[in-house]
Amino acid sequence: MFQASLRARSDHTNAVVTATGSMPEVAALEKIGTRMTLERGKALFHEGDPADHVYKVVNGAIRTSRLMSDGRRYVLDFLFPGDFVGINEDSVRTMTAEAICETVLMRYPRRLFEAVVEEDRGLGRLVYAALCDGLASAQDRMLLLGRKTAIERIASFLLMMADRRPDGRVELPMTRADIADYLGLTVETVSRILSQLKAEGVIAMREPTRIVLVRRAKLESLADGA
Amino acid sequence: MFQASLRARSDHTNAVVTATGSMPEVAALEKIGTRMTLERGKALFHEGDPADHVYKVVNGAIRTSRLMSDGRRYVLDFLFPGDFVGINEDSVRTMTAEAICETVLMRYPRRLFEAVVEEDRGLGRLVYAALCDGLASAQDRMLLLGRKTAIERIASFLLMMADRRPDGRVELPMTRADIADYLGLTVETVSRILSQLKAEGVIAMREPTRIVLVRRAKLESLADGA
DNA sequence: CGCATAGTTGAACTCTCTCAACAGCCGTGG
DNA sequence: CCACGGCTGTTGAGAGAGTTCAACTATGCG
Repeated sequence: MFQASLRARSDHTNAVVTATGSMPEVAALEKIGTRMTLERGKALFHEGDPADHVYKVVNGAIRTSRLMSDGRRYVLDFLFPGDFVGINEDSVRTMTAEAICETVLMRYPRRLFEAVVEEDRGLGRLVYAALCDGLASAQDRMLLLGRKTAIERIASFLLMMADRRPDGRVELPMTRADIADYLGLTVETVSRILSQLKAEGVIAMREPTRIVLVRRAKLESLADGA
Repeated sequence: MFQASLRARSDHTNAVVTATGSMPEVAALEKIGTRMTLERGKALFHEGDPADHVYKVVNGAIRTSRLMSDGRRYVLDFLFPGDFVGINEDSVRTMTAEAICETVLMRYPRRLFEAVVEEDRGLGRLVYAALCDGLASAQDRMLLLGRKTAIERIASFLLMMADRRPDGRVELPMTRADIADYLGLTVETVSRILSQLKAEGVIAMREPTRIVLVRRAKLESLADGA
């Protein structure tokens, strides 16, 4: 009955959404959940597996992806603390979920999770909002993939990642290959364009995983095509 | 609270979903709906408009799209009879919806629509399933846009369109430009590849809008990369 | 009949990919 | 402690898929 990994954030419904961790409705959830840890690179589940659990990222980061028969990969999403994984999957997984770094998750049996959601209006709305949010960001990405140039994609990506962390600093726990597969580019192009942005002084990058948005306005205009 | 146009089909929940038109829960909806007609090319709403109605396509076809500041367009979806339009929009439209041919719609005030959905479990599930379905197809399209070649995209598109009509015949009410903007290609490429498929005997095409899938199996292997 | 719009086809160009080499980092083990 | 191999990231050069520009055809509508 479900299909994607979800993210509950502030845009829809209201502020309640972001505060998941401390909301009363979560109590009902926590009762049925168990904590688990996943090492970097380990899979939470694979395409084709039975979808009998729902997860929430507590710490770390998850990457969801799909594989084509010839090995081409597409990264559907990166999930960070607070995001749900595996909600909205049908009975069978349509994607693979792997930890891109040491990751802590809460794991809920799907039946129970759905029962709780069914009972609890507030949680139901939360899940619904997460679903809407997922759809909205999927649409943003379709525009990105369908019509944006490589520079525009990278700029958009950096801004998206920056939105999750308030200051200008961006942590990129994923590899260049992950970024490439997320943006529909190749590793080389990602690397080249990051270097170019660095050379132009738009971003700073001492280590490959740590980026600082130096000229955010410039990035924003680049993201939109300028 | 909403963001996209939705489509309720059979995959999720159950067969009930496809039979929308004849379901009991729809009675409640029809009470609050009014019928309307839209000429070819006319807009149902524009990006930025207040989102105070939800629509259902009765007849014809709707195209939803987004525009970038420099005029690049991306077509989010084509909506056909039975599909909902404008569900899951926030208070402001994030996309433009236009009729690609003479189109009949049912129009429901959003407040009332949401109230009915809130009341009616069955309808709620229907909307929820539609949302899941929209997300699933958005994910398919991200893979398509991110990793498929032009031929693979066209083949996938033709198969998608064919799935809506049982026989091998495909009606394409949209222009080549619409298809191009939907698949992240240019008009010329779409045209060229359709010609190529025709020359190879994979499809037949007497008029640009009518296509017959002659060798469906071939198309299917093309769609996946073979 | 003539103009506007949609579709097709050709040729040149370009952005991104592919292939290849190299650099940097890290953990393992001698 | 350093050498080594493996993995990730960077950079260069050449190739190619799809775009851009342009001309032409077909279709429909006044």
